[in-house]
Amino acid sequence: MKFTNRQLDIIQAATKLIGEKGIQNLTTKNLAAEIGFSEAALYRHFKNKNVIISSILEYYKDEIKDVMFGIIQDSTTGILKLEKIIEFLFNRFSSNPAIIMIVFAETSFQNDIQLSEQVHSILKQKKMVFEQVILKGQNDGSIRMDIQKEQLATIFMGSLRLTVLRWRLSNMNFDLNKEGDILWSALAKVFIK
Amino acid sequence: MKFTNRQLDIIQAATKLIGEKGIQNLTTKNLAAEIGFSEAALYRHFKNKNVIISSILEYYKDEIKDVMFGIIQDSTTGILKLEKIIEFLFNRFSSNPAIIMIVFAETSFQNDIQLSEQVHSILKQKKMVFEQVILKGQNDGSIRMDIQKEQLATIFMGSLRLTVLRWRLSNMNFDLNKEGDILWSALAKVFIK
DNA sequence: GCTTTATTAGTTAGTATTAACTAACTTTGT
DNA sequence: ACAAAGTTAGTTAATACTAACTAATAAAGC
Repeated sequence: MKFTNRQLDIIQAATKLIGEKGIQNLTTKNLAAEIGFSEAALYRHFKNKNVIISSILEYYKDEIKDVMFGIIQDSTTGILKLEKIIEFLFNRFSSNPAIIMIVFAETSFQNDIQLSEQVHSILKQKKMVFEQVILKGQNDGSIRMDIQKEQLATIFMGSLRLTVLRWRLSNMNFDLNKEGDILWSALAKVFIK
Repeated sequence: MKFTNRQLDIIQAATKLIGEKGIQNLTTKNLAAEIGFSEAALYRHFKNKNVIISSILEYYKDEIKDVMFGIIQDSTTGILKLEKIIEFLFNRFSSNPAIIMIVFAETSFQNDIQLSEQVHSILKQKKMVFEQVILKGQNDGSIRMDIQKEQLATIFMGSLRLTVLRWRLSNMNFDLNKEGDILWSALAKVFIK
């Protein structure tokens, strides 16, 4: 396994702290308190704080990747895959808002080169997955072909991200799933052949 | 005037610091060093650091607003306005990347309620401007009407923001203006009636 | 089977460093 | 003369991390 049980405890607690008040809330002190042991104990499980953050990113990258690949394996058309992905993501985010902070943490790590690169690589990977889905959709005839897959992926991911950002900034005061439906009905019109 | 000359110096220096290494690089120590005076001198011009950050946000909000309204006043069609706006923004960002960090600073202030609200209000305002431009475009017949202005604004702003984010995470290693052109040619197809 | 030896996972009590900010004093410009 | 703008030299609080130690459990040797 990638992580021990105790490491998973720590990742979970860290997720909660970040979800509550952002990355600045993730201090060794708060994290130890959240788990219920001493600060020093953290260092029995991770070399340092950066490794903790890095592990959080890895953990959720894998988690989301697994579900996405499940959806992609389905034998539906490209456009239906996009619909299912948007549905899954918005549902996941609204049921566990803490994840948003992590999945959208790009700006938080600007001072650390390694973390910043890790975040970039995750974003690139996601973009490639979407591009492949779109390409298949263009081939199966469900998605328009007069716009390149790269641009469609940007449009898809960008509008999705902005919607989630607005939700977060509004303190989650609208129904994200509903907004996701509305967004999708617009995107479907844009994507369809 | 909204700010004294010295306050403008401080805003400029702060912008530079944030642009270089993100918001975590904006410390009173670094800021004072950048300007070339002591830390304590900062407090002759601003009550505290939060007021400095808040002023930076205000400053660039106004700056961008002014140019945007200039573009909107033009008697061109809605779709042409969008094209000019995207051209202006991408040009502005690539010639002064530091501004990106500030304009896209949403995630950085999650721990501070007041700043977080200010950022949200700026985003809302921008969205409204885009919605108005799109609405006019729908009325003048240059923009499709089967998708609501709110969704088109989300698509427009979202894809624009994601492109800029990718550029930043890649350490500006592609031509943003060129990428902006490519994005626009895709968006134009999507928006046009 | 039972003692010795390691390991794991925790503790307490610190460290050095850095952050934002302030009080008291000095210089400068009009 | 005096207000504005600067300085020096600090304060307080927080941060990531470490040293030294311990109880409990597991492994090894005879």
